Amino acid sequence: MENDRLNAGKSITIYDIAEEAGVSASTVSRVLNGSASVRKEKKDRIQSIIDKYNFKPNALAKGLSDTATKTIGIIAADVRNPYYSALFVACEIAAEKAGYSVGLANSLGVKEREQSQLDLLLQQKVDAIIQMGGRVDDLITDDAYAEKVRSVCASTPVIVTGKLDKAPVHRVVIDEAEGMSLVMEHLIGLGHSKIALVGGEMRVASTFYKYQRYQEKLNAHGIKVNGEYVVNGSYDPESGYDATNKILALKDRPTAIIAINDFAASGALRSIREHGLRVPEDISVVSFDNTYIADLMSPKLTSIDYNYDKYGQKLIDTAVAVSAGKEVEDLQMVEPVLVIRDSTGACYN
Amino acid sequence: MENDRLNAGKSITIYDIAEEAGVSASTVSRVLNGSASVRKEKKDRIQSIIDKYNFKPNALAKGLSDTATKTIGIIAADVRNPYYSALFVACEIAAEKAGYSVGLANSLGVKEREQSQLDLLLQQKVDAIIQMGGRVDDLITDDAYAEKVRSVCASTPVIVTGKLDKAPVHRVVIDEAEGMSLVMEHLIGLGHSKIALVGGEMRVASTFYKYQRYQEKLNAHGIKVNGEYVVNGSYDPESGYDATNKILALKDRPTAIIAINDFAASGALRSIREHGLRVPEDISVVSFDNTYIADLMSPKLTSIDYNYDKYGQKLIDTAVAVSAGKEVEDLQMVEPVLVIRDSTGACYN
DNA sequence: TTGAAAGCGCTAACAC
DNA sequence: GTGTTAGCGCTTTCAA
Repeated sequence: MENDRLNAGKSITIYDIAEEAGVSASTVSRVLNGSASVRKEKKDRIQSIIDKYNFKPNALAKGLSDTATKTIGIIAADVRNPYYSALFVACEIAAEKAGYSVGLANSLGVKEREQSQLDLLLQQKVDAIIQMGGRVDDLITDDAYAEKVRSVCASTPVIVTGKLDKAPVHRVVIDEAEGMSLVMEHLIGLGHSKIALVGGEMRVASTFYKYQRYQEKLNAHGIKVNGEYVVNGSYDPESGYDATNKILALKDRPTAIIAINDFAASGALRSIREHGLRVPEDISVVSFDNTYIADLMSPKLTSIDYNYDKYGQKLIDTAVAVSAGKEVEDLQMVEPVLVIRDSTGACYN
Repeated sequence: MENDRLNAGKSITIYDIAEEAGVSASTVSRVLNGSASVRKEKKDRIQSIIDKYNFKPNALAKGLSDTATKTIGIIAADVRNPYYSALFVACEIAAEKAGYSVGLANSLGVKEREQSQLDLLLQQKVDAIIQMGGRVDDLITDDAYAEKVRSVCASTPVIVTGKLDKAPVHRVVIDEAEGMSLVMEHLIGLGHSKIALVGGEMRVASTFYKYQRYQEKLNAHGIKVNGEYVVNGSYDPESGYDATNKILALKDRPTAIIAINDFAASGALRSIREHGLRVPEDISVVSFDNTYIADLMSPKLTSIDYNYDKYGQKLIDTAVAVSAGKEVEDLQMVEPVLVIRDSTGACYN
């Protein structure tokens, strides 16, 4: 190794502190962790030396001897998506309050990455793993992935934001159907009955559940389901744009559009504008996720919010509790809330 | 501890592998790292046992005995901002390619957090720290912070995306002035001479440099600088909105607006629309950062891009090189590029 | 090529 | 209360 320079910053250890204080390392350890009582006099002396050097114990050594690292690994589908970044930051803050630190890895929709990231977190001996999005979004659990997670669960608790059959994970999930109920009641209450659904894939559980409830609600209100009003696709602006173009080409246009998320909604808005229609006068738009994008759009979007702070808190609470061996419900629900802004209005047709 | 259940998943160690293979732990270590030659026969046998159990060495133990952890800590101002999330993911990908993993901490604009996060990363023995945004954005370096970083630098290389006087850090920064030059040449080339600047704070270095170049360019083109055309504020939509409202209230309205970032630009667009003006027919809008927001807006925004992939790569290359003790230039520049979309057009006034 | 032994920095019995 | 000792799991001399 050619990094002689670096070794200049040779870090100070608990032994250095002990020596200068004229005590043993264990005593220093005790004041560091408050794990046992130390005579006030010594304690103060030791503490002052710790402060003097701004000594921080080596987390690796600590984690190696302890059974816990006070670290929670988070695998997110993609933090560039504001949904995940909002949730991640909420987790980071909640974790910090609980004395934990978090690690982040992005799977970017690549199955292999999810698996290798699980391995990496295992190597790092995180106390728990939170998986947000990715394979756990699948309506039909991928067998190989479930198998992998099962083996991980043997040593480390796993908490997911979706579903994962045949693996002993804890789940903290959004009540998607309830979210759709809120949206439908809102629109129907405004007088809409021609309601379209754009974006999303049915292989994704959250989308499927929304779709189911969408149909249920239409039926419950005696509204005929029009297959042409549902155009699936993906979760990006383009997808919302394309789907909306198709829908606006119908002879019998809907008066309201539900976008699978804020990104798709932005595309829908663009399409609507290009068709010379106004929102919400001619057509209402609602979306899911209530990321800051909803607030950026003109008009500002009515959207389903999940209270990211609470959601993150729940995720962390669960991770902490489970890793401490406590009993926690396998399934916890996050209740969505409808945030009404300027993109929805009464139906005049 | 009540987590008996967890200990069931007692992880397998290098000794277990060694025992089953009938060799010593050192030999297993050697095949694991390819650090020395092991007889083919043994090597294969050991490898197959490793594969069989999908054994992954404990990173804590490894980091403790090694001098490197192959981990890079990243402190970002706020990953919820797409600028940082794009950069972070680019870093993650680049790091992965180099055999490193990254950790992320958000300082959220809180000075104390930045400092405590530095300590945390130090404890975790990361090989290098990359600080993006936060105190390093300050035009005037905060003394206490510089002092802190200086002490960190003694043991761990620090790379920043901004400036930090009096601390031996490496810098990988955007050529802000060049970005502004591109913007100004573009607008002036389109015939604009009444150009406004909205959002941003002068205490932030990147903003200040942009402002300087803005003035230089006006002067160079013989355009009189109109103080009313510069309305500072912050970096969010509201700020862009408020600033633009002020500017559009002027008797002599500008024909082009430069927003400090995409968020501010979104607010500017809203204000312009509310004034019944069209973009780009009545007024052109350009912004900085070219986050995906630029693509979400209607019209899509002309914006300055930094090529996040390359930027992240440079950051990681620097971190890896410096932590290996290699000589690296103290200051590296990232060249911006103008991405022209639909929000800018010729000036007809 | 391979194994034994020491050590990385810290914690946790166990004695005193 | 406090020191001693023995690990935690891995790497790395040093011998053989």
